[in-house]
Amino acid sequence: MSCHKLLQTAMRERGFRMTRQRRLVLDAMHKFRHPATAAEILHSVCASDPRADITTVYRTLNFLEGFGLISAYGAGNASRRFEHNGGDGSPHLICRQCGKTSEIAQTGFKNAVANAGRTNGYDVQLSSVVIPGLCPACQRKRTKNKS
Amino acid sequence: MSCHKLLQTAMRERGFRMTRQRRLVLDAMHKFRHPATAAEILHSVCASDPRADITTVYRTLNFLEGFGLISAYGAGNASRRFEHNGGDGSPHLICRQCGKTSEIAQTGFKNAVANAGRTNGYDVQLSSVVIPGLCPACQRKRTKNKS
DNA sequence: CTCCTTATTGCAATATATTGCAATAAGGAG
DNA sequence: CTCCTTATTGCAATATATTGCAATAAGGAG
Repeated sequence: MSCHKLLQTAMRERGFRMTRQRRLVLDAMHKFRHPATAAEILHSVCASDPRADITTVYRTLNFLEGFGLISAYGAGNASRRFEHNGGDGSPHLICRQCGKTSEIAQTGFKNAVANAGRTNGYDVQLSSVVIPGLCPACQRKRTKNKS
Repeated sequence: MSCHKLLQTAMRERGFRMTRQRRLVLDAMHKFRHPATAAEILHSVCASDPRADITTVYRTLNFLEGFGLISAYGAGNASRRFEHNGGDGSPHLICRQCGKTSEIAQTGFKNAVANAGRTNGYDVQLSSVVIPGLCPACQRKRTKNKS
């Protein structure tokens, strides 16, 4: 893949190495349309390399995040989720209980975020905006447990 | 404490109970000026009740967050931190570089968040909304470093 | 290609956080 | 106050994420 070659060059220039595992994690992330958990990514990587290890997945994800290639979302109880950058750049809602994410498509919301950032002088990346909440399913569970 | 009594009433109305442990956790959080980790809060609670358990601290913190009394900040690799709400329940901008926070006062933004949540069926706690970005100072630093 | 340096991996140990479930206790009813 | 329902607790087990370190392999030098 040409994109891997370009990336490899960029990494080398900074003293990093493009390894088989990093390629596999990147490939796996391209397959997911929604932010994925480390476990999901591991599962996908295992299809190509059964020896893949969760430790390496976590380290690779943290590395790629620092390198600016992916974004990480954390919310409450849910596991962290990772998403490949460069897509639509839409903000998301994330359930702090089960980790389910939903894209926020409303232009009004995007404008409000941009405006809030501008007003306070902050440079905000819309794609990294994650609003924590409780998804419909988890709201029902909570109500049920209470009764 | 009168504030505990008021809170107790509010909880009862929703079918929850004001317990010794919840009181202790709330008291502990009032002592911290900066967001505290669960371990720090446990340590503080243990001063009053050596039998306190980290499980209960976590559950209480999550409960209080859902109740809107405290906010939880998940910051990348670091442990989550919890902070007592000033009562306003405003969303914040947070600098991903230096951690500086700024309150988002605009009603338009709050409405947009509420609307995005409602449209997707999510129950969103406005006080736990944190928008990551780069504060003005860090934007200047970044420009300087780049050259 | 072979040799060499050292970034990266994979395992095991550890840290951080949540869940299942029996025991406890909050608080309403009498 | 006593009785009763059930929310909450505390323990143990489990899930999620990171760290230490020896083994491996990326990739530059010859």
